[in-house]
Amino acid sequence: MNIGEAAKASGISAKMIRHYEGIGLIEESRRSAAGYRIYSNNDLHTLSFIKSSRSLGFSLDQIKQLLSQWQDRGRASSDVKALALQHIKELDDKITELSAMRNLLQNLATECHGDNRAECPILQGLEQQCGEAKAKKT
Amino acid sequence: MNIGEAAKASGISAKMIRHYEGIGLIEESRRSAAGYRIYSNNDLHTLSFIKSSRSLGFSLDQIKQLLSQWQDRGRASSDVKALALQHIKELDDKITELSAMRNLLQNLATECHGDNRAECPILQGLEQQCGEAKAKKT
DNA sequence: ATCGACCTTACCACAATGGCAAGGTCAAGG
DNA sequence: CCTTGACCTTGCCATTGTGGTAAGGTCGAT
Repeated sequence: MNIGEAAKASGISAKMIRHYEGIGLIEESRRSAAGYRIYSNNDLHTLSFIKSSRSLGFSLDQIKQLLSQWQDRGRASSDVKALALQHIKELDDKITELSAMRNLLQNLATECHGDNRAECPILQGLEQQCGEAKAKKT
Repeated sequence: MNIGEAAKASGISAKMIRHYEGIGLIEESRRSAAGYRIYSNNDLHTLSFIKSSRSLGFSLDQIKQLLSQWQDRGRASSDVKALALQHIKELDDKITELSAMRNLLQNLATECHGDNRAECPILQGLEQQCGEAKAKKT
């Protein structure tokens, strides 16, 4: 199949498929006489794997590792698990960070009347380096 | 004060201060005879405001709006609040997305023995388009 | 022959930050 | 007076993952 069909079937844009090839995430595909890329069902399988991995938030670099583990029949599942656990930690850290932001901002927003007056606890909070204040209230 | 001192005092790198000036987030600073940037306490105040805003996750574009509202004595606090609420929603959406990823991945990781054997539920999960449980992008 | 839908490569852009290089400046100490 | 080191200047490149656009080739159907 052509790249457009592969894109539709895998959910990865044609643009990105070319890009993944360019950075060596996937192998160069076969080409037709005219130079069109041709994809097999096996290639599609790989693209779907990448798509799944991306939707779990793995970076392309991590996916490179996952792919090689996936294709290595002799791999130890402990290696895969280590990669997954590391990514879970990255996700947790990010969630913690965003939650802290959210809570601080929510506190400020709750105090803000949100009316026509100029007085605004949100701006005051930003002014007073609220970023350093820990979210311990309420 | 010079840019280095302003950087230390505000917690924003000199590099970024120049960048913020370049994109028009802050005004061009005064210069010494030799061309060195010179910052006043007032400039520092602005930089700290930006620093706080960044640490709450506002984009530079949003900060541009916050800054103009901050400097507008006649602003209505409702405008500021709207911006804050919008950002809270962005944060919530992101947190939801990341949590979904985390939970899916955690489930796979829990099933994985993580030993020397090749059998690996994580890779199997990725292979079976586990990504279908929608984790949407931003 | 021509049109539209597809493909190709090769650039540019984003957001926010870091890094490096080549050069100017300034203050202190010889 | 000159050197040294710490600072400043501009400018360009890299990152991450994705989208866009342009100029051109190809293919199938009319």
